[in-house]
Amino acid sequence: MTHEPPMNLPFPPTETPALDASALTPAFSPLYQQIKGLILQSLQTGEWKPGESIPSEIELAGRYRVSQGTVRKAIDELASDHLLLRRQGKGTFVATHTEQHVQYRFLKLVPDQGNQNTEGPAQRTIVDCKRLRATAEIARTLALRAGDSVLQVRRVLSFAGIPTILEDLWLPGGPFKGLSAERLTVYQGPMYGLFETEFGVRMVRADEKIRAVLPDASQSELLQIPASAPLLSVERVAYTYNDTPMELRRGFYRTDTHHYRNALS
Amino acid sequence: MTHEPPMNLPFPPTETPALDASALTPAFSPLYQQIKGLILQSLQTGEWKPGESIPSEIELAGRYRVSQGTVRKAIDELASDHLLLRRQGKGTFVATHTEQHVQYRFLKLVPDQGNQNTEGPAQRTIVDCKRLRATAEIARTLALRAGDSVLQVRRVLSFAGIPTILEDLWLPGGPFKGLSAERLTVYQGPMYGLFETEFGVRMVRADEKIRAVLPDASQSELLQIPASAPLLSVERVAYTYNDTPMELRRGFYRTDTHHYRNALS
DNA sequence: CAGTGGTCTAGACCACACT
DNA sequence: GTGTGGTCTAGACCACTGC
Repeated sequence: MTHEPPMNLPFPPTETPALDASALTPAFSPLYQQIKGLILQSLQTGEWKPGESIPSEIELAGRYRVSQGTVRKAIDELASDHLLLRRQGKGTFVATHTEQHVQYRFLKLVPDQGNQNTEGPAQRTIVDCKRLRATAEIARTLALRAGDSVLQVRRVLSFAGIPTILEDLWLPGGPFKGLSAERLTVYQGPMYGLFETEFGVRMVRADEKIRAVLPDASQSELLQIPASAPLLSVERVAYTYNDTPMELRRGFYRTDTHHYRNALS
Repeated sequence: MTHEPPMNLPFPPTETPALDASALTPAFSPLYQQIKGLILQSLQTGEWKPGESIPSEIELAGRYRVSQGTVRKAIDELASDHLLLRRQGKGTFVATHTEQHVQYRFLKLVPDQGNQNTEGPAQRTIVDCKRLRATAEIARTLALRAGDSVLQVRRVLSFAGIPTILEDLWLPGGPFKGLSAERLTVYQGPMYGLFETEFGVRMVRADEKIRAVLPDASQSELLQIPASAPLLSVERVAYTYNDTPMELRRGFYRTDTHHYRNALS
């Protein structure tokens, strides 16, 4: 909409640190990183919404008063972070969790046979969904204060009729005001898609801690497995822009018919 | 050493597909991809060995008769694949598994407390190391023929005196001729470092399949855990250049004090 | 056809490491 | 200072998409 104020010129005659000239580290920041920051800002503020196209490289170059190549390098990095999606001949788009090809981007459980991600959509059952006060641990993980309102959800995912994943998740009450079991049940597609379209919360990255555990009583019942059958415990913290934690999720995966796939490089 | 034969000129007057003009897809390949392929070749053939520096961008641009920017883009991709390592002011180096900072690059198990990768080096114990004939399954995974010679190794890694990882691994007999329990015991540092320096085999990427399992008798004994204690089963296939499988490794991780860390993006 | 992203070039200059 | 990788620019042209 409005153009940004004029930036620091690229390499002005006298070297001008962008900010805080007295910092311990010179904190030299390449132009394209600054552009990346500006684009990131426009993504955060919702100037460009998930699924929409952003202005063309040439247009952005004009707006930011830099060359197309510099904008290009900024977009390159954002695209490799999966925040943007480039499509030759069409434009650059704000990435979404609701695309066909990358559905369940954060779910790495795949069936032992069959190459499809989860061979067909999962049956989702919301077991529980309630508001409560954050424990100290939940509060710490979600960067809240103990006692703040959080939403707790428990659900089961089944593949081919077999309950395979049990998930407990905790969401900060503020951003997810209005989320209910009803909404979760009605919505089709990945939960992170719902978060984007209904609550404007886009999950950007996540960390997972994986362990082997034995189920407790409720887990073995919901997953219909004996108490001695080991489960994969997957504890995930998902972050939105600015490394803000927005979800704590504890998943319990049956790995008798599926496995967690990870590519190392 | 010797210069490459002259390449296809960039965008020659008449469009010249690199190869196989009758392919279904036009198979247009950008120049920098072709350069990437040539550099990859020099890495495979050992013209530039792990740890050594490769020629400067300007020199490579001259050798391949392209601009520095094109070489740069090729190197960029190889660096992001961790095949090369750029160091400003010094040069570009062939990546290694023996660097301090990325030691145990493929090992994602970290202690629950303490941020260090494995807080200090692990104690390694070779339990077994013998040559045998490949089973059908091993042969398939390693792209061998059933009955071909393979090396089988079993070892235990302990952290702070606690046996934490039990690994069974299978290596093709040919490339690893001369590998013995003795060598494995004597060598300090990551096993993949030994593979590089002693056998010229550089692991480039790997796929892992992770499950929760219960230990068998020998596993619970070696890891000093009860038979009911679940373990993380990590089945890894590691590849060298050209997607050639070079190792099958089955790891069993205790996750009572450690966890498998994975970053999603 | 026009508009978009993708590739390639040539040249200038900056930041870093070594000597 | 010299040589390396890192950034930035300007311009040309290619490849893909859709009107």
